[in-house]
Amino acid sequence: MAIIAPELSQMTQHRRLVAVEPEVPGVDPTGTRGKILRAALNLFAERGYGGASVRDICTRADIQLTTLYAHFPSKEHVLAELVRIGHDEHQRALREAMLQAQPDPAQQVAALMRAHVASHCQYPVLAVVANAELHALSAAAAAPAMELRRRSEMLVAEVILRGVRVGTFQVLDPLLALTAIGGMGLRVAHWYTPDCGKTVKEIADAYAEYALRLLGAQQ
Amino acid sequence: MAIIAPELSQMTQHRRLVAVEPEVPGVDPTGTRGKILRAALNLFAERGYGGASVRDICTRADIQLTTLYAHFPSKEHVLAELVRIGHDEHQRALREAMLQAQPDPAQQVAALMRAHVASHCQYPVLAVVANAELHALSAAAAAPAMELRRRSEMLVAEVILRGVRVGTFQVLDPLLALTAIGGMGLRVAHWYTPDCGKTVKEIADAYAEYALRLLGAQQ
DNA sequence: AAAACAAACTAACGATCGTTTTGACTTTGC
DNA sequence: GCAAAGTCAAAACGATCGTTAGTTTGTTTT
Repeated sequence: MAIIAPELSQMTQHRRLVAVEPEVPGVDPTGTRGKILRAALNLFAERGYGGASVRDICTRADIQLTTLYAHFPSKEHVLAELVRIGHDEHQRALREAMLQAQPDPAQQVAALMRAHVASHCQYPVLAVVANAELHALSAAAAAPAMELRRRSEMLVAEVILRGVRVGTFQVLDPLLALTAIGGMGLRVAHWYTPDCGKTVKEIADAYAEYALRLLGAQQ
Repeated sequence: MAIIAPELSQMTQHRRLVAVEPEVPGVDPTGTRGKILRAALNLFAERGYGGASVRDICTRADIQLTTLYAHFPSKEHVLAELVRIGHDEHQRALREAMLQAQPDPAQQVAALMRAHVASHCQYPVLAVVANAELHALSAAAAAPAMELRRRSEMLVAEVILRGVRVGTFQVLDPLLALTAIGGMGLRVAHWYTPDCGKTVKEIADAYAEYALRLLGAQQ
């Protein structure tokens, strides 16, 4: 019991996620816009959207209050941009994985799962905020991200359904299996750190194996 | 593509969780304390801790501002109580499952997974708030819940490790498998509703099967 | 050198935040 | 029948909220 405690603690004992640099893909971190997005991402992850004030964001970004409003029309737009970037990056990773995968459902599921996990390992803070703070956006502001999410789900669903149809997968309820596969990958962002003792490849490969086992893939 | 869209949408297209009655186990919902906890649970789920004001909670609970402070010393204590109840209920469900399970690691994992899923289906709003709003508590206020979480993880970890030791499970990294199993169950709270077309038993049984497959259990 | 422009500054707006005070009214248990 | 506890009502506390107006600074264009 005492043997497993330290490793378990490091991986799962934290209130939201472990301290990681809040990187935002496709944004220059030295520019004012990048500084705002990074500071906001950090604070939204730490305190939630409602718990982080615009002044807090500007203090951490080392800019003045009005400078933020020169780049974003409102606080909500800052979160909306982060959510959009997060879902964009995730969708891009999935599509790229599909393009490079062999046309075998098992290999496609493995490639999708590896991309899913790797994306959550590379941008864990962004993934957590994009998922956990989505509710703070109005329906209109959240719509683009919701649409991206829908497309991502359909992408994976189609692969799974095809695998079931051609006999590669043996699973009673394919869509229920999809929820399980999606859920397990999402959670990685909450405990992964670069120094967690495992490489991204190790985690991604393991999770890909889990997904195939879960689907009852023939070995 | 169009065939799977409606079912997928109902299960996964929402910003946080679907509309469900915010039930709180072990609390009289007609009493003032119960009304406060239910109203707070509902609003924390909808808007987050920082986005729900004490006045909002009192309005929804149909009480005066002063009455809330007669029952709780602060807003943080209301969340802390919800978080504690949520983790308590979850831990209780896991322990009860272990007590009734046969001493076979595979049957124990299946029982734990069924309890894990059933708990998240019975109190989805509570589960979401207890997990997603934990970061809003101070370290001291979150400590009891963190301790409960640690014990729950160790409970499952021990069963998995014993199963690997005796050859019931075939998995390279048992603790990594634990994160996957835990994560997939957590996510159920975000999409389950009583009228989602599946019974709790169906979902719990399916997820238990997924967990055993993931662990490479011998059939 | 002058004009034009965007970015960052100081200061403040009204609204709302969590919490407290004071006091009267109603219900409950001994 | 009466103290105790619970609830309502209204107001207010200082602090902080998201946002804006107006001014200064620095750079580019003419």
